[in-house]
Amino acid sequence: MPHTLRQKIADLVLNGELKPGDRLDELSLADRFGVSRTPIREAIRQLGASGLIEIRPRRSAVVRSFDRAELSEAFEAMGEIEALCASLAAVRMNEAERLKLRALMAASQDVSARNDRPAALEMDFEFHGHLHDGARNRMLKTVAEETRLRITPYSAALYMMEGYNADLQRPHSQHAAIADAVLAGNGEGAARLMREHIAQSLISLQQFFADTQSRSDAPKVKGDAR
Amino acid sequence: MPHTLRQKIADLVLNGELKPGDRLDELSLADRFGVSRTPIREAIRQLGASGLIEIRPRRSAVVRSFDRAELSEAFEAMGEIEALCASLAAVRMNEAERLKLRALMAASQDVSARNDRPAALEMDFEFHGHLHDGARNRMLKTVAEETRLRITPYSAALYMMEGYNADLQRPHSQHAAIADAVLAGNGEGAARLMREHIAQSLISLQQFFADTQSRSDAPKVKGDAR
DNA sequence: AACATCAAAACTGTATGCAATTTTTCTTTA
DNA sequence: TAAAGAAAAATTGCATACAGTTTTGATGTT
Repeated sequence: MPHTLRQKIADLVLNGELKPGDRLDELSLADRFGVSRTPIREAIRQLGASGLIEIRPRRSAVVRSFDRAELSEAFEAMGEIEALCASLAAVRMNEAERLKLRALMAASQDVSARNDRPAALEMDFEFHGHLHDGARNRMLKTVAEETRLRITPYSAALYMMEGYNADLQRPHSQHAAIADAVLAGNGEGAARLMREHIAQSLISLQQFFADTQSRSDAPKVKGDAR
Repeated sequence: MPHTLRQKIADLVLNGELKPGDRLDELSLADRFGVSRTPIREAIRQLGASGLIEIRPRRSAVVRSFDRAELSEAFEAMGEIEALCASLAAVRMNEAERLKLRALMAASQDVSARNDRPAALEMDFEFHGHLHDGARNRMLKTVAEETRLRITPYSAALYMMEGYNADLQRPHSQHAAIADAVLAGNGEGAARLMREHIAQSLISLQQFFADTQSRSDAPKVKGDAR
């Protein structure tokens, strides 16, 4: 995997080094990655089109930020898209994929028992990604991953906040319930559980914001002047 | 609306001047729009990220093309997304939007009666766009329009092919049925009718391909060496 | 006529320079 | 001390140049 420049810059956002609202200075990034501004600019434009960052004419690009309403809309949309993936995966996944899903859940159980947050975040990605694949629809997979990507700066913060969302068991057990429905071929059930899971995530995120409003390590919210 | 360079290049694709598989030569585009290659490249990268064109390292970017399977997957995904928009719009549109929907349908009736194909294509965009707005979810709207954009080179060809899809009345009456359900606040019905409408469009498109396989004015299909 | 080979032309990827705009810093004034 | 304004610094947008790769086209061979 020859990490592209685009991926390297995206990673700065996804691993939280750059938070929503932070500026992306072309020259700094160019120096950092040992290239000129030209390829940096091209990568930034691509990330702008994919919705992870915001391009503002004549001004620095910034990591995209959502206000409360936008965040809730994003989760509503993601909930429906993920629910669709889950219901299709329940019907379309082959034996090998079902086997891998089981293995994934076992690993997830282990990780959440150990309270390993970075690993849990990774498992979350893998779980949803596996359902995206299982739905057997490349356009849907693209759409699902784009949507997921856009809110990652917010949802990842939830996982990584030590002490918050103290119960790593809860998201895991929700995943497990979804996996059971998928493995049982119960598309309707999987979709319903997925909607609830995503809705639950939004609620946790909103509480997180309410609790950490004045802290400096929380992702910024649009219009949040500090 | 100061048509951006990105929009100008997208228009070449959307109005059919560039068809799926066609190359986007940077220098030609630069000359055509009176700029240097730099801003052309940036626009091309953005269109690549949004999925309208395909970026190939060290080779010219090309207008994205779908093979049969991809096309069918894209329509399945679009059907579900549009159905979701329709069902939300049925519940969420306000009086002004409902009024405008009625006006839109009247104009559409008129246009399809006159067999005005370019206008009918325009109406199609407006109809779906209005439902995207009515769903009151900006992320969903973004997702819906991106998905729609990607297959436009194919669906637009259907509308524009003089003689084909001879009955402009059919898509219109499907739109009308959806609009009725939306106006009646019947989300379930609107969603079901929308799924059928999109599925119908795919069938027409597939017939179109079967019929025009050896013609030169048809959009190219991936692997379609000519 | 079809195919392979190779040189020329065309094209992409990246660096660099400069003008125009934005941002920051410094100075002045109330 | 705070606000306003001006000068300086930093930053973006675009053009251009050049190296390296791909594509095209010519030539020769089977």
